[in-house]
Amino acid sequence: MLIPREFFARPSGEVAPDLLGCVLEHETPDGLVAVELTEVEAYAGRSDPASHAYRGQTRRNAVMFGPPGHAYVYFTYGMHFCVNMVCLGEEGSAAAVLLRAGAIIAGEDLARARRTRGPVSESPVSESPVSGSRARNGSRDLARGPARLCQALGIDRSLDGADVCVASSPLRMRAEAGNPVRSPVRAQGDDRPGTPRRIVTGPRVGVSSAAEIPWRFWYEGDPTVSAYRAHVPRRPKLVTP
DNA sequence: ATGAAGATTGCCT
DNA sequence: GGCAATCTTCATG
Repeated sequence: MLIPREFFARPSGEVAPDLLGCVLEHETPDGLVAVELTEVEAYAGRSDPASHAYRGQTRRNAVMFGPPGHAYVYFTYGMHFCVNMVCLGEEGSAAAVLLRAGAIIAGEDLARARRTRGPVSESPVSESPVSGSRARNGSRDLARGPARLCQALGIDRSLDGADVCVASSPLRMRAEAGNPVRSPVRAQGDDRPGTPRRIVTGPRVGVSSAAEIPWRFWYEGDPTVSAYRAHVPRRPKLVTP
């Protein structure tokens, strides 16, 4: 079933762990790709120094200041897209949850094709992708990391503001039938089938401020969860006279 | 107008 | 583990 909008009308710190196990799907003329979320991060909005909304509304983050249940998609590092779910709909709150990783559960071939072609633009030079190491490790790396997840799903700027709570949208969030919030658990590691997967928390990845707040949530031991990296400032452009 | 930094990734040593 | 790629956005002059 489709996730109801009320699900997102809560603080992002509550929505985030509940999103684990939910399924994000994107339908395009090329086909459908669906990802079960395994790692997310909460951002509080105006009060959160690490949030894009910290310094108020701008053109880029405008969607975060709108109603919940919509996708906030942004472009970064000149080549990557990342997608968030907008939470609280209150004026000026701008809370959101960054979708950091997931497991492909439908459309794996299409996802792999998108991941093999390159970050943003394709390179028509090489005919045989044999030497290309992108996404070579099977399905594990296809949506492991926020930019990879977007690439596998084919999410770009055109989906900024997309409503994920309506069936007519190409981008939708759903849970399995029978449970409005949690999808069926899968056996994993030493967990017995039917045993809920353990959710653990830790510091958010790559943020330069408020990194100490444990607003990252993921399934313990899940191989699709991205590796933790602390924020590292890049050295300024060097000019030689 | 200009520039610095970025919720990242992949390739290099 | 380090660093380049690549360009948009936002803040400042």
